[in-house]
Amino acid sequence: MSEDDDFQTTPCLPLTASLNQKPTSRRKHNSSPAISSPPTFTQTIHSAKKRRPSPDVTENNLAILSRKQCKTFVHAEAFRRTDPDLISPKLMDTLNERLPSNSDTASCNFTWADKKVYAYLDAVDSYSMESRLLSSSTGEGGEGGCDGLFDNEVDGESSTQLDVLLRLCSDPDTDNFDHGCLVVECPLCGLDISDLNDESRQLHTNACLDKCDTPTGNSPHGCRRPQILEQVTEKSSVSTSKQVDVAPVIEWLHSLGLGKYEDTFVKEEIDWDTLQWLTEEDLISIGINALGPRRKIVRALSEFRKGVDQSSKMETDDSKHTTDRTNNLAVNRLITDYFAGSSIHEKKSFRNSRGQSMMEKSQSNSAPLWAVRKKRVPDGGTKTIPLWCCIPGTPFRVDAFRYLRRDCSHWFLTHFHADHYQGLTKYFSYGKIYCSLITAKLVNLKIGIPWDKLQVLPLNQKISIAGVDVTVFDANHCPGAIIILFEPLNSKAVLHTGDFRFSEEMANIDALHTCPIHTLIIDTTYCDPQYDFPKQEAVIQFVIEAIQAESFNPRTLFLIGCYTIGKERLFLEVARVLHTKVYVTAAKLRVLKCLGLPEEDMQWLTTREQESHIHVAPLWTLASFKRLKQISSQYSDRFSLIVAFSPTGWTFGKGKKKSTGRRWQQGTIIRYEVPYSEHCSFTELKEFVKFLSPLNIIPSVNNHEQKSSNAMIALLTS
DNA sequence: GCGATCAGCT
DNA sequence: CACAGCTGATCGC
Repeated sequence: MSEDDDFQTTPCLPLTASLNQKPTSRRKHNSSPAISSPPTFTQTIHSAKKRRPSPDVTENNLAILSRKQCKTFVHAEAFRRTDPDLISPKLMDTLNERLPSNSDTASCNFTWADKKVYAYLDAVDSYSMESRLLSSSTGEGGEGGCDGLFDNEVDGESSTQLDVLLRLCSDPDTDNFDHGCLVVECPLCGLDISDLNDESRQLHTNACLDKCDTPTGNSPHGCRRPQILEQVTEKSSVSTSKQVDVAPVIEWLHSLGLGKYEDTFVKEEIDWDTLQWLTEEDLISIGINALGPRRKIVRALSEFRKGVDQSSKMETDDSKHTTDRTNNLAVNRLITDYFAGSSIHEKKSFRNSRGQSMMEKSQSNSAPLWAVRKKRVPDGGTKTIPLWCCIPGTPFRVDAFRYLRRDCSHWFLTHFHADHYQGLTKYFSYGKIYCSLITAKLVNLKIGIPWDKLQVLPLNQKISIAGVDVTVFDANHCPGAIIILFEPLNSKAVLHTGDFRFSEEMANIDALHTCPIHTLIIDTTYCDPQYDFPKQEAVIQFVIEAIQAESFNPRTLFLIGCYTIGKERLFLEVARVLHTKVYVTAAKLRVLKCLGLPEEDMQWLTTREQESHIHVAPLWTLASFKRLKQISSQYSDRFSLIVAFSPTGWTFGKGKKKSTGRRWQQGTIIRYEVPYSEHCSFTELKEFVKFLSPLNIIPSVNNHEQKSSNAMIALLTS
């Protein structure tokens, strides 16, 4: 039996079964990865990899196909291949030029999703889509060794075909074309799933996969449209409709005895999402001027926010809930139960063993039902939000995913370090996450946050978010780290540094000279005069010289510590200066590829460990001699000496000798502690505060009590 | 068994 | 101690 035959005989399961049951023996027989419920996107891709949309459709006859066939091919092909989930800036630029883009430049999520399709296509083949797109747009050959393959593999027509493809996909005169956005169709049933988010698309595709039967004559993909799919489609059409769903809001309004404002809410298209962040000013602006009803609504919203802290079990009925939208409706109905006078369902409060209430009943608007029902939702609602996570004069939170609440829909993430994104999971449904492109890529790659929840903030460009001017600058911390300047309407500018290290470039930022800072929220990690460590350059030089000095033994393995991201500069400089490749694991390379490092840096990396005697390793593995001894024993046949470098500012702590590095040795293991820091030294902190002269300072680290906060502020301003 | 949270550790 | 992030215990589903 061929793979396709095998696939086609996959038994029809109800969608709920595919979501909630253990893998079927058929899937196991397919040698797909074991699929627990629900299947992941990767699993979907693995399954979809086995089929093409139509035996007649190939890359070489795209030009003669209808637009729909063409797009179906593209999307199916994207699913069929392994997910790289990445798109290079250069390809992005080309696509931006050549594909119709969303007119709102601040909101690239929809076009991103579609452009990712091309990135998928690009990923596997060495004669890449990227090289073809680039070559067809610039008139040059593809890059980096692709040319030959490209020329050999595809004749001169190929770029023309891609032009045709792009034109077909962006033809505004055809159905499904929506404001310049590409249409995403299910590769199996051809249904337009553009408006569904990634998870819903995945669910939809899985439903199709589960339902695929023996090809039936007319069906272009050999996929019989099953009954359950009709249900999904029907429900989906509700969610994909351009009309705003105000029904739950109206229901809620009536429960407050304020039904007479129904028309106003309908006219203003206030759906459940909007309701949650409605302010009193908003109510006035939409004409609810009378004090009584206004206060009633404000009170009810406030009760609702408190209600989020309480917990209650969600009633579920698997058979009735198959899509986001149905999930949404179910959840929405229950949300109204929080309000006085509308209780239908019994509220059950429960606490976990640590005495924390569980927000089991999520108000998720986008998490699939299984996520809402099965996953524990972080209990952000009960914790007090620290001062340094809130931006005065704005409705924004920064690095506050530990304190998730429905009263906020704008969540900024300064950089991708665990202590800043803690609490963020792929089921995040509290609005938008604002961050740099690098951070967005990492959040998508490592946590699985879909692109439609991520808003990329361009560096050095002022943009308006919820009426607040926001500008972000490079923080000189880890790659993708930003400092954020908020300029609210009250003119009291707030600068949030996230984690940062003051640099010359930062001192040259115009906006920081021209905009008086009212409140400075500052990274006070090393806010103590004892931390007066050297510049990074000096430490890098020290490490290079140490490696040279220890290299007399050719059987020496050098280990350089790093975080998931961070400290890259150290090992890249070592490689560059010593003209030696450094070894990184494949996983580490995937992360490094998100960082947009220049090719001259990337060329020093290798994933073949035998190619290098300088290895990059997680910092924690170098923290103790015990660990290092384990590593040493693994390499005993190749290396007789291990020299490890632990780069951290803590090296410079109390009572420690002030130098660019300290050397420790136990037998054949040498460990250097070097004060390579990506945070400001105390001196730099003071310089930065002097440079900005802010009216208020809010320390963001070691600020657990007023006393320590005051002490730090005194140190910084003295 | 999976995923999330937390304490403890480096 | 922190940094940043791992391990292992525990919990709910």
